Amino acid sequence: MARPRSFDEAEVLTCAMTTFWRLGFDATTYKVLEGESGVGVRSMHNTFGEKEELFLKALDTYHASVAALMDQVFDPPGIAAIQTIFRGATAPRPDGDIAHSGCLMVNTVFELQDRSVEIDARLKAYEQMLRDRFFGALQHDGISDADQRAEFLVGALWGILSQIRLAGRAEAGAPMAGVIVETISGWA
Amino acid sequence: MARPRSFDEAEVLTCAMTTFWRLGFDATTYKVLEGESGVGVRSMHNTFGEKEELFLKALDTYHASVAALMDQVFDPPGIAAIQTIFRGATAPRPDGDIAHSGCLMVNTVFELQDRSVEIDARLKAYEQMLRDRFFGALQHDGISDADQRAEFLVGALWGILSQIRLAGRAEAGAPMAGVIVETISGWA
DNA sequence: TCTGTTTTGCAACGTCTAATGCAAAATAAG
DNA sequence: CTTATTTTGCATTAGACGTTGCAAAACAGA
Repeated sequence: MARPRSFDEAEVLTCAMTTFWRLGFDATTYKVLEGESGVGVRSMHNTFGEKEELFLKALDTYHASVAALMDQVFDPPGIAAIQTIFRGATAPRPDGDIAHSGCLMVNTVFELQDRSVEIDARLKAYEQMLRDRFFGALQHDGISDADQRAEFLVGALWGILSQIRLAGRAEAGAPMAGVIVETISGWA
Repeated sequence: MARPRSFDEAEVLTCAMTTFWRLGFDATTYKVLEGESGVGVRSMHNTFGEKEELFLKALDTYHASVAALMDQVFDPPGIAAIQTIFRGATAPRPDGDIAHSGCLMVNTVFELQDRSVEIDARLKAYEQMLRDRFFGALQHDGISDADQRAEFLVGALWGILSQIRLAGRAEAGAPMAGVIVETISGWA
């Protein structure tokens, strides 16, 4: 018995996520966000709280979506799944594809390090999630030094995402991904 | 026959560089810079121009200092020199060491992508400088696929620096560096 | 139609920042 | 000492941002 909302909450949250992803936290002002989603500043505050809360929700959305993707790729777990991840991250994409912006979490590491414990916790949780997937896959195939190599793969993925971010193209990480795929094959 | 400067220009520039390195561009306000160097805002403007010009000079200083270090390490060039780079970047450091902040250039990629062509040019030039060193060393030792592998090494180094930045400790990149050193040995 | 509740748009506030104008201060040459 | 020149400190300006108060708008039920 009240005025209904004029927008879909999940949809706007996804829009905010991709905008943070492309532009970063500071450059994503409410004015920009209003232009992207069509939702006014006042309504966003009502719905999501202040800007940092909205950002945390965007991080959670990102984490969940990547984890869901990983669930598919790592079924079954194994080095082939790992290679799929690296090939997929550097596959050519159409212009304007969000994948050309790298990874929201990696971007955030550099922009908002030490800003708040909530953000830091999410960054480390995300890194841990990746490490766990790689570790499980390596162990599943009986690869030795699985823990150190899982750590290596996380770092390698982050390096690729850095190259992508600098070049603005997902293919910029392809040479490195190629060596990674080859190196992994040598472990079997 | 005029009032002399009360500070050393090169010294203040180095101070600005390390501050940008630790805190990033935006967080390094003139107030912070005044606290770090003891030089007033007005004098900085007189000496270095506006903030972005100061930042460009800081990037140049960084590039030059890293290049000088590389000159030493890559004499003679070879895979041993490459391994020295990776081991050095992840060697334990005392608390507060600037190396725990990763790499100024990598940090800048994430914070100031697409802000100005001057910045972009310096980022790409730095990446190119690294690639050239690695490529030369690989070729010197007769390693095959030197171009692709040099690209890989640049990306790997950036990944390590990302891990360092997230953890705030240089040793956080050690596991990955270990695998890299081992992998390089397999190329010979 | 009337009423109660939530959303929405507008405007304003307070804060922070880079940048600048201006006058006092500091120096070295004459 | 005087003077010309540069540096320095202070205060101010202009602009951007997140946030909030307030009143009008939009709806669902009685």
